[in-house]
Amino acid sequence: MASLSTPVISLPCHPNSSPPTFSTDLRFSSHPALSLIDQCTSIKQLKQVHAQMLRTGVLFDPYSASKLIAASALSSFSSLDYARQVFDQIPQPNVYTWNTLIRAYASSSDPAESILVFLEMLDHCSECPDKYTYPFAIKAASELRALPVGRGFHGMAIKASLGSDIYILNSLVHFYGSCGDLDLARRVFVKTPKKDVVSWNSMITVFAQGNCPQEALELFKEMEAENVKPNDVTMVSVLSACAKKVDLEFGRWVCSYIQRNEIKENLTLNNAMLDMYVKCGSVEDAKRLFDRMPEKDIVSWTTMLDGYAQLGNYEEAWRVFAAMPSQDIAAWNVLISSYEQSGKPKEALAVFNELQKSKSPKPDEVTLVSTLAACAQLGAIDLGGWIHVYIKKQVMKLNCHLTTSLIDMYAKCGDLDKALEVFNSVERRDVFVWSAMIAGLAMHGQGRDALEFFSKMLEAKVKPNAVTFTNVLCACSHTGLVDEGRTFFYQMEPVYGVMPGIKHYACMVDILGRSGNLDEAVELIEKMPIPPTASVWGALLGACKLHGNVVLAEKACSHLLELDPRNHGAYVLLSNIYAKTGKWDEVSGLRKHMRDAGIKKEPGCSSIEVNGSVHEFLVGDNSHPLCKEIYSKLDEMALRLKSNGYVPNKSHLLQFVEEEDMKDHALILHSEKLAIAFGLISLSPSQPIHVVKNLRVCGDCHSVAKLISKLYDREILLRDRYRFHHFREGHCSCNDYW
DNA sequence: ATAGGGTTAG
Repeated sequence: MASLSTPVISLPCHPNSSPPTFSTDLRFSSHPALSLIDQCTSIKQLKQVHAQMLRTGVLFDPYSASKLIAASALSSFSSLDYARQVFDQIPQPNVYTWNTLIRAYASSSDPAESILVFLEMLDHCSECPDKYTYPFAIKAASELRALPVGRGFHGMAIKASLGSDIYILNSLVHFYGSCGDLDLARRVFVKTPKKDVVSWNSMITVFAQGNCPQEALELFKEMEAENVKPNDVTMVSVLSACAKKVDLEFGRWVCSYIQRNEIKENLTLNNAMLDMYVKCGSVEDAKRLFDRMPEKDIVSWTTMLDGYAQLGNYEEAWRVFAAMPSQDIAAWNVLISSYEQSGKPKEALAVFNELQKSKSPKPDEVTLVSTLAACAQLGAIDLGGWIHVYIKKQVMKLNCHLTTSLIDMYAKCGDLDKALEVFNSVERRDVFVWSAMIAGLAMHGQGRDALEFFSKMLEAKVKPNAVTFTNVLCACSHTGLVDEGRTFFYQMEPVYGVMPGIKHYACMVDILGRSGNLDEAVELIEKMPIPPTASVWGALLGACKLHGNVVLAEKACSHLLELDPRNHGAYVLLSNIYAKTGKWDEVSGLRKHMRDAGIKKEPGCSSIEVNGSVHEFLVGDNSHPLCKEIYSKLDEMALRLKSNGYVPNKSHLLQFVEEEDMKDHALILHSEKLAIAFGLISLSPSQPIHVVKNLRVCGDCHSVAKLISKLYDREILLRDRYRFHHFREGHCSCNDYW
C-alpha cells in the first residue's frame, strides 16, 4: 500500500499548488461519501465507503478522514485497529485527525494507546495539542487512573495558555476524582472561574463516586443556591449519592424534585432512580417506576432482578430473570453473587452449573470471583481447582480480584501450598491480595509466617487497610502472639492511620482474654471509644469459658444478651452458670424464656466434598443414601476409640451445650463425626479428609479427630467457623489452642 | 463544521 502515500488518481478540482494543503476545503464536505459514512451498518459497507474515499481522494481531506476514523473507531461493528489503519493512510493528519484518534482510544478498552498517540502527535504533528486534545487525553488518564500522566497534561495545558479553558478544567476535576484525590479535584473546581452546569456535575459525581455522598448532596444544595439549573446528569449523580447513603427519604424527594422541575426523564435517569430505590431497600417503589417506564433496557431489568435477590425474594428474582428479553452475564452474576453472599453457596454453584450448561453467555471475571467465593464457603476444592484451570485455559489474565479469590478459595479449602503458589505466581499484588494471604496463613495457625508476610507487604510499599489489620490480629489470636498483637493494635492509628474498628477491638479482646489477661481485656472494653457490640462481649465470654471465670462470664452474658437477645449460646452458658451456683429460680426462668421466645440453637452442620460433589450432615442425620454404612463405620470407630482408652469428654465447668447433648450418644453423632465416617468409607487412604463445619468444633470432636488420625493413619482437615484444624498422627496443627 | 461530564455486577 506504499503507493497510497501519494494519490494515484488525481483529485477532483484539486488545486495545482504543491505541497497540497487539505485543511478547510469545503469542496469535500458535501461529498456524497460523507453522508454514506453515517448510514453504514456493517464493516463491509464501511470498507466500501473507505475504498470510494480512497479512489476519489476525499480521504486526503483531514475533516473527511476524521469522520471515517470516528465511524471506524466508535461504531459497534468496527474496530479501533481498522481506524488505526485508516489513520496510517492519511499523509498529513492535522490536529483534528489526531484528536479524533486520541478521543477514540480514550474511551476504548485500551486507553493507554490514547496516551501513546498523544506522544506520537507531539513528535509528528506540526500543530500543538489544542483545547480539544487535552480533554480527550485527560479522559484517557482518568480511565487509567494515571495520576502522574494527568498531572503532566494539566501542566502542559497551563503552559499552552489553556489553563482556564472550562472544558479542560471540568475534565481535570473528573480526572483527579477518579484517581481518588478528592482534594485536588475540589481545588480545581474551586478555581474554575465561570462554572457551568458540567463543572457542578463533575464535582458532584466525584463526591458521589468517591464515598462522600453527603458532600455530593451538600454540593447539590449549594448549586441550587447559586441558581445553576441542574440537568438530568446532575440528578443521576445525586440519586447515586442517595443510594450510597441509603437515604430513601431524600431519594424520594429527589424523584419528586425531578418531576416538579421538569427535568426530562430519559432511560439513564430512570435507571438511576430504580437503582436508588433498590439500594435503599424499596423494591415496591422500584416496581412502580419500572411499570411506568416508557423504555427499559438490560440495566433496568438487571436492577429489578438485583432488588428481589438482595431481599432474598428468589421466587420473584427468578421470575424477572425468565422475563427479561435476554439474560446477559450480569444477570447470571446477580443470582450467583446474591446466593453466595447470603450464605447459600450450594445454590450459587447450582446457578453456575446451569450457566455452564446453557453454553452462553460465557462466565466473566465477576462470575468466577463469586463462584470461587461459594467454593471457599463450602470447601469445594475440586470445583475451585477446576475454575483455576478454566482461567488458565481461557488465558484470562489474573487480576487482583481473581488472585484474591483464588488465594482465599485454596486457603479456605485447606490447600495452603496452592494458595502460596498463586500468590507467588502473580506480578501485581494489591492490599487485598496481601491481606488474603495473611488471612490464609492465620487460619492455618501459621501466625508467625503471617506476620512475616505483613512486613514483606510493608517493604513492597503496599499500604495496609482495616482488613489487613483484622487479619494480622487474627493471626496473633490463633497463635497466641499476645505482645505482637498488642503492639500492632496500638500502632494502627498513629503509625498506619487506620482507625481501630469494632472487629479490631473484638480481636484484641480475644487475644488478651484467651491468653488469660482478662483484666486487661475488660479495661480495653471500658476504654473503647465506640460502643462494644455483641461480638466484643462474645470474645470476652469465650475467654471466661476457657479460664473458668464464672463471675466475669455472668457479666459478659448479660451484656451479650442485651445486644443480641436471641443468642442461644449465651443463654445456655448463663443457665449452666446458674445451675453450678445453685440459682435454680434463675435457671428455670431462663429456660422458660428460651422456650417462650423460641430461641433455638443453630444446628451444627458439616460438609465434605467427595469426587466433586458436596455431602452435608446434620447432628444424628440419617438422610444420606449410605446411611447404614456410615453408622456401622461409626460403631466400629467407637469400639476402636474405646479400646484405646478414649472417654467422651463432657465435664467442662462452662459448657455451651445443653444437658441432652451431653450423652455419649449425642456426642458420637455430632455432624463432623458423621462426615469423617463418610470420608473414611468413600475416600482412598491417600486422600486427606476435608470437612467444613458451620460452628466451632467441640472439644470432644477435636480429641476424637486427633485419635482417628492416628488409629486410621489418615490426614483430616477440619475447618470450623474460625479456623483450620489439621489432624495428623494424633496431633492437631492448632496445638490445642483455639 | 468538528470535540468535554452520568447509571447497572465484585
